[in-house]
Amino acid sequence: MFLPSALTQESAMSDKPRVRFAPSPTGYLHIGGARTALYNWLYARHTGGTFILRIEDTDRERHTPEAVQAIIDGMKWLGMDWDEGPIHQSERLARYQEVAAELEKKGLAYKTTKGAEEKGEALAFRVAAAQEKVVFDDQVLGKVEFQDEVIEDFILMRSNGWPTYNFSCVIDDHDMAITDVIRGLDHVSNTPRQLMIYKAMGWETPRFAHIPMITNSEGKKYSKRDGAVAVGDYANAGYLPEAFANYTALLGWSPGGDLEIMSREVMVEKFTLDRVRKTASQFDFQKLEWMNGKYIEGLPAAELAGRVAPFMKSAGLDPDARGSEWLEKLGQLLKERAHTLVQFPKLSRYFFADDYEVVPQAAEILAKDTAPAALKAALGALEALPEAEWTPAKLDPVLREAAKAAGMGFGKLAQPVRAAVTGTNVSPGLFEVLELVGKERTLARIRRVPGVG
RNA sequence: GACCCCAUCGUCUAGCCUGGCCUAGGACAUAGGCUUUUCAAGCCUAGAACACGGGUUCAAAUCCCGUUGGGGUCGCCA
Repeated sequence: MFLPSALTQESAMSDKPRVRFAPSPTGYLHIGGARTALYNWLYARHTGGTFILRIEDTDRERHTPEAVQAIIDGMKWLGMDWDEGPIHQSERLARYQEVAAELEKKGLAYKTTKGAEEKGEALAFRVAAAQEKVVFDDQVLGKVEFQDEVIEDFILMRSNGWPTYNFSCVIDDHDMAITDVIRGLDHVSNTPRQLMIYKAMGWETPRFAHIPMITNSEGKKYSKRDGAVAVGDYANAGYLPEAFANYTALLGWSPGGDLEIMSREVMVEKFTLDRVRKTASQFDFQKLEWMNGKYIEGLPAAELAGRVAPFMKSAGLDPDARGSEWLEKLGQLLKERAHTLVQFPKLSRYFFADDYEVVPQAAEILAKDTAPAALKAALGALEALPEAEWTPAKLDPVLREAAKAAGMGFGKLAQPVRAAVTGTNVSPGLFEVLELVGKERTLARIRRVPGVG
């Protein structure tokens, strides 16, 4: 039976890009890796292609199951999914041996003990035979050209029997039918060697796209000492994955125009490799934090409350203590002031408990001669307000009236009340704060100020 | 050192491919102001860049060459 439509579909499908993220499990998913993964993922989703996760664990000493898990966790946190994998190179040894044998048989590779640290023979690739100028067309860099004399014979199979990166990488990219290799710029210099292997095997080469480095404030490759490097650190510090991904994507790529904050969908729609820059970019914590704040503000109340809750818990506050509606209101109150999730518990201890700290500035306000009078005026007005009317809408006129009656500007009354109830001179709007602290606690806190009760 | 890559405000970038609309736009940060119960947010304003030198052209941030500067890689790591 002839099925033209199925055939058409099939061949259309084979044109779809296949990309991979191939981290080495050395401990965690770091910023650079996260962005490389993201670009691959975005590219796959934009083109309707396939995204593959491959674990490059051919180095016997450096890989652990925990490290693999950390990478998977990091990717999931960032909202990435993959269509194939994770494929572990450590499970494909037989295939690497097979290709090695073929190259040796062709005379393109040879056994050697040269440069050996340990006993045993390694298999080296014979560059001399294939030597010529290497040129490739990079999707980000454009034409990249290497002089012909610079590359020397290199090791394919180590004397311990395992393949080296350049070898296993090529075999896997070929076997997995990878069409586009999107990786960090630090891999450019590996490309000529890899190209030689493709040629030696008679394999079609993928397209390459080398994306620029992420640097520290000194313009050097970003590393541990420059600040948080693992994506897990950002999760713990209260960054939203969508904000982190958005910010990171913008390090080296832009959708054009003035667009910065964009949904995942828009990012997928807009992402193309030809808009990736060639220049390294510095990781700017301030801008990340600003963007995170924007994302926090944009979260629906219930969603925000849900994200904040775990951070409350780990700070020793019970997010469920006053009910979900209360927690949502609290979130709304603090969201414009918090740039990260960890700041929520820091800004809200006095809503939960009486053991909050009193900052010097607040103590100062309460120690002023004028404080008791202001507090007494407020206290009288607040005592008279029924519990059922303990809302910002009612508290507002009541307190303003009290200030007027006492012959003072509202600010003169508000600051002492704020200091008495929150222990700080800085808080969200007073009426909203009083509402959430509750009538009973508010009154008690005002009464206990010396000279008032 | 060799090889490779890069070069727009302090930072992220738009513009560059397809020269003219660029007295170079936006964002973060900074400074000042407005608003105001404090803070935050918001709004307004300011300063702030085409690395340098040649060339091509009527015209160059945009194209070419050089210089300088920066980065990456030089492993039986990835």
